[in-house]
Amino acid sequence: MPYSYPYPHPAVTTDIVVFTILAEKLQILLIKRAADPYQGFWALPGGFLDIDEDLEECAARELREETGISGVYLEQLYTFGRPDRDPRERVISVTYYALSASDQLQLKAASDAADVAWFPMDDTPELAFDHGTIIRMAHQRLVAKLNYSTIAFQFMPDTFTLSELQTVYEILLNEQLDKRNFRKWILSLGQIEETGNMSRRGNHRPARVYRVKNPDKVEIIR
Amino acid sequence: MPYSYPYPHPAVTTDIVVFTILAEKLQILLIKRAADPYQGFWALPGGFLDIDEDLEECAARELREETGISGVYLEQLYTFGRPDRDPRERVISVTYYALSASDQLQLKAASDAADVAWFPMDDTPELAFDHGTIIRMAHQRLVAKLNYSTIAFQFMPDTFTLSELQTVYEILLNEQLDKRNFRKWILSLGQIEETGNMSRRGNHRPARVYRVKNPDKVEIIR
DNA sequence: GCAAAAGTGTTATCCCTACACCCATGA
DNA sequence: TCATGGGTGTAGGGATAACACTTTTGC
Repeated sequence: MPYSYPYPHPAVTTDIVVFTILAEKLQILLIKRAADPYQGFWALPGGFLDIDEDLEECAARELREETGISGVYLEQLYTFGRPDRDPRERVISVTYYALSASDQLQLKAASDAADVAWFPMDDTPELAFDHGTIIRMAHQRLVAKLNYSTIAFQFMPDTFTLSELQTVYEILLNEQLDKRNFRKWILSLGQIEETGNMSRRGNHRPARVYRVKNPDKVEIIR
Repeated sequence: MPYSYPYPHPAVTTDIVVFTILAEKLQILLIKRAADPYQGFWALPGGFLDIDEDLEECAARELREETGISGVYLEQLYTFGRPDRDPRERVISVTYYALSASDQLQLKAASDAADVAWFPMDDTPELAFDHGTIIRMAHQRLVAKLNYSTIAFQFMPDTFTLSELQTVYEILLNEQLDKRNFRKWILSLGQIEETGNMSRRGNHRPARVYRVKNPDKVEIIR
């Protein structure tokens, strides 16, 4: 026990809610716990903060180590610290949420995870710790941000059609949108541009292909 | 050094940005640091988390102990954890912001604070640690919340006139508002009601006095 | 009666919503 | 030629923004 302090210190972890859109559904990434507490339960990826790394670095590292995902949009969500939230010791969890385009997912199962899998947001198993509360808050935040930011673009691949983009919005908002109004609105934001290419998949008229002008930045709109 | 762990643990603190409106200005509460590091600098009230208390409890306690303020609106803001943000040891700060009606301020100077004072938001001294960043983020959040919540009511005393309420909005938004439009809008929210009394201060027509229907809850509007 | 803030409606503009048909392609 | 999704404009309604005068009080 080589690390000693005059006053008790809590442990600090990060946990990450990773969203993507797969099979026309909003899905989140969970890891089956290999060890106690909550052995066999599904939980968010995450882990203990290294003493010299920044909080967001920690989230990115844990995500990479436990799931193989990197280079995704990452934003701090909230910090959870109820004294009884972990039976082992006092743990403060700084939570993040991440959005990933479904075309760049490359999962792996890592040492401390018996299994890694995507679950539809509306059909998740019972989760370890207070992770159920965390995913609900992350979902709320994501949906709220649709209204005043370009966060939805983080789900898109490098290039996409307007119909594909509209489908993403429809899944996130859980409602059908009018095609003409959606196109007028999304183009009026000035955040996407035509690539000049056409997408010719399916037995129908080819669709114009767009890209996000500034794909690494989430813009505030309105 | 009786508290030992197999891995290094950071310290966890809470820091609180307290806003009020005084002298027709948005002001924040700062404490002059009595000890190193940053001795003599102004800083946010805050301090170390007790091992068995909830995060928000810690913020409320530190606020009460260091400034005498209690019973105010308190909301978690963001968690700051740059490895170099405190020269003593690794410190993770879970920050909160608080809003206080100016009529219920009762300040005190406590043991570890040489001085406590209000500063106009637009005229703050150089702050200790990364507290300058924290107050800027808190201010942004406060202004953003004006648009979709009733958070501004937290600045009001139990009863108030519509002109007083309008002045608060004008100070927070830093712009003049049209009186008729403001009144139509604020009444249409259905969140305030007439007390039946009149305010007769000044050589002019008495004003109707209102109260917030649900003063302890910040409602989401729109 | 005068200064000072309270109180009150209407109109124009903009934005959002609703809505239906033709086009280009592959099979 | 048929099935499939791509692509386009306009009109009505609701919300927001602009704007000025009368009322009530204290001195």
